[in-house]
Amino acid sequence: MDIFATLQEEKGRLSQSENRIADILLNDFEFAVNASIIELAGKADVSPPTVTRFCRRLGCESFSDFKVQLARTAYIGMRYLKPEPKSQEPADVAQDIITKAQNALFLLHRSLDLSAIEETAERLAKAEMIYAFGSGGNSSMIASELQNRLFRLGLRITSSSDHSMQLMMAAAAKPKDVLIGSSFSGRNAELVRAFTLAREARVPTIALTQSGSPVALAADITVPVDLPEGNNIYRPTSTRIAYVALLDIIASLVAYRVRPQATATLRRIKQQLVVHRDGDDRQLLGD
Amino acid sequence: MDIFATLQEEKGRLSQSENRIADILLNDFEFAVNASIIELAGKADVSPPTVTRFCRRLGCESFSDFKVQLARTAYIGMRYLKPEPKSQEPADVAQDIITKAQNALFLLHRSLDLSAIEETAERLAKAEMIYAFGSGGNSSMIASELQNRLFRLGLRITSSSDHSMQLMMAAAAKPKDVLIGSSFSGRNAELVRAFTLAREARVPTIALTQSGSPVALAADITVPVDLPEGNNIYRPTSTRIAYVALLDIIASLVAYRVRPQATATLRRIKQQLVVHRDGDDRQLLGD
DNA sequence: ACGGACAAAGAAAATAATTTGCACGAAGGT
DNA sequence: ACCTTCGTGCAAATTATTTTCTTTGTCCGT
Repeated sequence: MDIFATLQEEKGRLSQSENRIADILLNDFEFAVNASIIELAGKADVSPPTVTRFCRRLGCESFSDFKVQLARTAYIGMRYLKPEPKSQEPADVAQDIITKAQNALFLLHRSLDLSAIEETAERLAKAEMIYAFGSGGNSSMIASELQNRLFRLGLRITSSSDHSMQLMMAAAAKPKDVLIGSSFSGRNAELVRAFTLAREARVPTIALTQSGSPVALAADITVPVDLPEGNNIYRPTSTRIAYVALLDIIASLVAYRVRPQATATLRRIKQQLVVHRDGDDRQLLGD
Repeated sequence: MDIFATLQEEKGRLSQSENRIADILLNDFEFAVNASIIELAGKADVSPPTVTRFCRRLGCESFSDFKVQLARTAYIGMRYLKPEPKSQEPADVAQDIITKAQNALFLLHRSLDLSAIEETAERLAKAEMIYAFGSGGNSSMIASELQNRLFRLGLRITSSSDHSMQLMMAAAAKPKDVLIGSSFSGRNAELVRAFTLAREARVPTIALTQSGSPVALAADITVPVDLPEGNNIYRPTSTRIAYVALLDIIASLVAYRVRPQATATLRRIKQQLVVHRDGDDRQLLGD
């Protein structure tokens, strides 16, 4: 549990003075991590003991414990408050993207719906056949990634980014299969159509998408991914990184559920690679 | 610049006592971030003033400044020392994957070769046609991601994960084109062949791969990605996340170089999406 | 309206942590 | 052999933090 999460929870119950301290944390974070208790108290117009009490309230041992926790969490969590990169220099652009990506992961972690994920893993592991759908570049990448990750575990899976194919496949799917689809925006009408078709045929449907969106509403199970997109049109896509990580989580959980089968399959894949390439078995499972 | 990097640099010049302090930071980090100067000094068998001096040497104002910096950097940077996830519970698996992903980004950032990246962006922006190659699931994802990111900027690009096609395309490419290929392992012999073929025809080649590997050696420019893979065979792939981030960096830099063209293209793509879908223009550029 | 109970917050005192100034001793150069 | 420089610890001074005690204000019941 990190401090900002705790702060969120306690928010309502804070007193005036404590709220002023909280405001400083949120608005002038850089100051807060570097300040001494006296400086922080001064800025918030409260006395040092009040700051100590505030820290205790947030579950910290002492002020210094609080500062450490703050610095740890915030390095990642608070960066989204920062504006666009300072320049177009490679170093700045790189820093900006890495930071945004780490932040996307941080936000994903905080908002993960673990029970939906577990349910998803369960269904995928037991499915007789999996259809993974996604379109539009980003989600189509997710769909094929899903295939890439799951076929290695010995599961039967195909992916498609083609709307017509998706509809036909949805129509062909059977109740023991699973249809899983991704949509960053949640507004992929064709995917909604495929989901609806599948549900009519009692084929279970899983959506990786924004909660409350049309796609989410059309699916049996939704693994929500609700991240604020940056507003630079040139790279709207640290979200992709969060999706890829989510895929990893799901794939890992599936792997644990089908372990014996998976190990055997992986061994065969590896063997094939070694024979096919240069005999060096240090290489990854799939380049 | 983070503390551990500075520590690395100063390492040789440290005195005995200072080295003992450094050891504690490296080996018992958890203790170090939480300790007071007295506790830390005690454990290192030095006096508190020595610790203060040590902090100054590392570029910090004071001990407390040092602690803040330490806590900030280390939250991400030191996690790779941690072992495998505690259990197969969704929460633990999720935490493990998120942490590994963040760490991969951290390591990527630290090891980025910015000049190679800049050169790559420059070449891509000026290319008359771009061929993006990658195979084996992971790298094929990178290749099609590259296409996904760059066509939006108005660049001419195609991607292929098919070895035979790659060879034919390499043979068809012209000197003003660019061939860019990805290989996580650096041991994709077919990609090496494609690169060699292209170089013979004076087509510039760029590799995203492990430095020093066969693929790297076969390319004109290498953007090195050297990350230690985790050893859990079920998910060897936080590296993918680093590659995706690297792609974002490259794509952003390319975008800045072709800005007017890119803006126009993006506008047309967006318009097409709005018309094609439900008229709601809040959606992303490509789902 | 008054008084008691309680919570919030500050003042002052006590404690603890950190830094500074100084002196000593060892290593290395002249 | 002597001087210089550097690293170090000790003790004092400074500063930061916490504890304790007190005040203030608010809510409730009489």
